[in-house]
Amino acid sequence: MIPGSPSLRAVPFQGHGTEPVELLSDAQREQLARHAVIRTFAARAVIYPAGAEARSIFMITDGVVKSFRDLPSGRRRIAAFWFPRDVFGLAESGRYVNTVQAVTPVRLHEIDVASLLILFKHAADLDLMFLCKAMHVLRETQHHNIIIGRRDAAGRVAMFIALLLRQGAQTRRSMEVTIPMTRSDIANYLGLSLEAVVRACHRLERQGILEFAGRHQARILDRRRFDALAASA
Amino acid sequence: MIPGSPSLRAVPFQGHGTEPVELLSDAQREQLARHAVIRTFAARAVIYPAGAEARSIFMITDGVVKSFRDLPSGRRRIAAFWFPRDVFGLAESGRYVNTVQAVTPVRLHEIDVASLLILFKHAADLDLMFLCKAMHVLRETQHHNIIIGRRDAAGRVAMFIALLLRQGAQTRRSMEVTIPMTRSDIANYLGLSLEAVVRACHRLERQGILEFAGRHQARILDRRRFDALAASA
DNA sequence: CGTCATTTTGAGGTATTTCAACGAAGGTGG
DNA sequence: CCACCTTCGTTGAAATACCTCAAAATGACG
Repeated sequence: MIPGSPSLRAVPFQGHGTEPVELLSDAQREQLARHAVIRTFAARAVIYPAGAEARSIFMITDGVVKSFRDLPSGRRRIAAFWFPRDVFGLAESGRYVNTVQAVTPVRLHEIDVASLLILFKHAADLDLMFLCKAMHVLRETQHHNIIIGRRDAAGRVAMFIALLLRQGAQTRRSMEVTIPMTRSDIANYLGLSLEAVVRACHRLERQGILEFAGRHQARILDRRRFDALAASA
Repeated sequence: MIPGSPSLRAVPFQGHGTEPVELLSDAQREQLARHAVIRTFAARAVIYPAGAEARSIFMITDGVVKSFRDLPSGRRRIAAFWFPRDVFGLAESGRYVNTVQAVTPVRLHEIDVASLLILFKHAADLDLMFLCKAMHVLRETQHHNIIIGRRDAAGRVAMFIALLLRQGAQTRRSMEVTIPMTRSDIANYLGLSLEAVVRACHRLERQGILEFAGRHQARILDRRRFDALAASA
């Protein structure tokens, strides 16, 4: 696989594995790269604002972004965090409905929709790969539904940490988790108040389930109880 | 359009309209119909159980189904209700993760995945139509997230009624809403207890916002206040 | 027309939200 | 390199709203 080239990770249609794999062939990757421009953003930079004309889709190479929407009540709901190998900007039609903002420094591929549609016509199965990815995203969004359906803040936070654990490809199987986003971001993703997130973190720490080293690093101490708590209940 | 033929409703990629339209051409419809078998289910019948091998996808012609999952805690979370022109069963890979059950008598087209993949190779743009539909479903799932993110039960119920209003193509613009599912189903979809749903309905009625005629029929009395409440806040 | 699942209603417990004020951290400019 | 300033995080106390449990009523269905 060519380093730094476009990448899409998801569970494919055929085959019975449940593990996400790289969807794109080297040929597809190359075709996409030809039509893509590489861009970088500083942390906090806005990739695009809600309401802007949806001209492009984006594939993350490095970094984390958040996709959110400010509600009339003043609340902010984060719909998703996107990580490397994720694609975003495709969900909306005509205009973006969410604002997407960099959480960390970000490097990504930008492809305009017109080019993508042309690519779909010429590159066999490329659109099928995107359909796979869309289904993958759909599953994650449904999982998000289950998370915020929980009543207990500690359980929601635990499921969120578990989500980050699954993300960290390199940190996989480790007990160490890097938390790139702020407590406030977490609150907006979990549908909790900032204070509730803080207190939930403290409770998890007091119970000896995990410990925090600063605000962006956590370590699981009791894997059994952590998993029990994070089990979608 | 051929009556009773496969149908997919969603917002297309190109064009700037926000209104869902029929995606399939008559030719595509015909191709799909050739590979599909029409099936009917009685209310409460299980279309497929969670864990079953995912062999087919389904396109609803008539009726309503619910897609749900029972959590370890004993709670049941309904991920989605599917209505005519919706497709389901595509989201999962290898095995279905949700159980799908008929809420009302249902008529649908069943297409096995292998045939669908072959169709994708031969019918240009058909997979693009499914990608559109997937994105449409994704948007609805994100909307579901916003609904259950609300704290007030009455607001959630109002948004749910609004969702049903958008569904009812024939009843559109009307103040009458048919509620095919039970209060319990609504509770499981909204992440509330059954009692909370009941009390929320009563509150809406007491406030003169809407009135119920039996359990499956509602009528909006004060459109302004209803819309204000249902505005995603 | 009887049986059973579903719905309704009441009362109390509990978790989170809100409000407010303080403390810490990170970023910026002098 | 330090000071300032803005943002983010932390902690406490009270209020709200939902959940749970229990029992009665309604409606669906055979």
